[in-house]
Amino acid sequence: MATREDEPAPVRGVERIVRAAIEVIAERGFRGAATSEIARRAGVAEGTIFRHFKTKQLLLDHILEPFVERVLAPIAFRDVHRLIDSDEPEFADFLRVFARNRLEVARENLPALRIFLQEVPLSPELRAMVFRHIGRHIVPELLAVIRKYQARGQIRDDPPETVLRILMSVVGGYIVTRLAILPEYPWNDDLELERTIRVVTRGLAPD
Amino acid sequence: MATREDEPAPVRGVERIVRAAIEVIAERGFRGAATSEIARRAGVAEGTIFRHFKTKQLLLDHILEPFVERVLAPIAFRDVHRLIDSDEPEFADFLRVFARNRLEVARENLPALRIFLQEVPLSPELRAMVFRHIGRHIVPELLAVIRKYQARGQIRDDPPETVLRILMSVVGGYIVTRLAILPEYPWNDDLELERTIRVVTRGLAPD
DNA sequence: TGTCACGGTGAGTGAGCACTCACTTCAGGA
DNA sequence: TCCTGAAGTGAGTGCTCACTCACCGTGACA
Repeated sequence: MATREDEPAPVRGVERIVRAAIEVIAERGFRGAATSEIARRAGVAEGTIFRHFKTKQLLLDHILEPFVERVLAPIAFRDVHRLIDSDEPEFADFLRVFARNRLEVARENLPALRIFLQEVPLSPELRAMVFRHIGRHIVPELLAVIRKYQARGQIRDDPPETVLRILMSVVGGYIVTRLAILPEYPWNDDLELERTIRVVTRGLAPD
Repeated sequence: MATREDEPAPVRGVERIVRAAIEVIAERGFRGAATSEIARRAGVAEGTIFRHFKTKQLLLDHILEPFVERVLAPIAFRDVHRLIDSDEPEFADFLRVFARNRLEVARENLPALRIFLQEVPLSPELRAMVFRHIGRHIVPELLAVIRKYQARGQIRDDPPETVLRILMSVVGGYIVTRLAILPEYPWNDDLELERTIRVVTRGLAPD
């Protein structure tokens, strides 16, 4: 008999509210998401939301803060360090691991990512938070990785910032196309990523 | 004496309202932009807005429709045709003209572009409009251009769709970095674009 | 069994919003 | 000079929304 044992236990209380909020905000935007609608979808009374979160803004913070902490920060602290430490011999290997990892993280956090991208242009605090994480940690770490492969003669001597921009554009472009623009298309991720990696690797190879 | 002769004549009426609306909506998002605030910045009474636009939504449409028509459609009808017809001998030349043109168009329409990107995930009608323009015209035209350079042996035989995705990612990535993420950085557009074009051209070159 | 704390409830409230309408101003034509 | 219609005005209206509060049910513990 098909049991539901391995599914997560029915969610209740705060977690129900947070999940419903992520749903509604992702659909309608933060301003467009009414707390009454969030309550309805969470199956709780509207007052219950405000028992747990003093204001709607704090509910948004509660959604975005762990997103920034768990999704952006790990790039700097867990994954990038792991990638640097793993020290792939070939630049192409590094790129493959990096791209797959980013695609996976984006896929797992898609609704929160949507909300995040909606709010970034509207919220200076959020932008500051991102600059703290990305600007201070991720970017320098990734630049170091690029310099390493440059020192090994696997990447041409363009400025590392330029190289990084191209890498992020291509990986980001794939993720956006894959998850947002054409999610229904029957993608073969391995094949597409290999083709993409080959183009980038050749393009960045020294003469 | 410094006159203001070459500046546009003081804007009034509908145009004032539209400009103020673009400003406020770009800052606060569509829902966050109060018509009272738009009226205040336009220097008109709130009622005046509704004399010209039956609803706030129609004001948004009035901002976005010409954006889609004038900014997206021209890629298909004016610029892409011009690019195809101009028939640059080298793929790198095509890419250069294309990237510069896109950067220019994005720069000139930055506030409207911001609003557009804010609204796309929230509005199915807008997405449909985009698919009509981009999907039916721009994408096929650009694929044809790519096939042309493939036939000339200047681009490797990866699927044109993959090539297009990579091109759009790199050009889009530069535009986003340039205009949204680090607009204050002292960019040397020619230099950055040349480096980028070189990487892409080499990456896509046949063996 | 009485008491207490805690999570939950939902009608109610005030603020802010999109939108209306009765009125004013003014340019142009008869 | 008067009439007309278009453009503009801003106080007013009703609705939606975030947020409050007095109350409820339950389980733990004396």
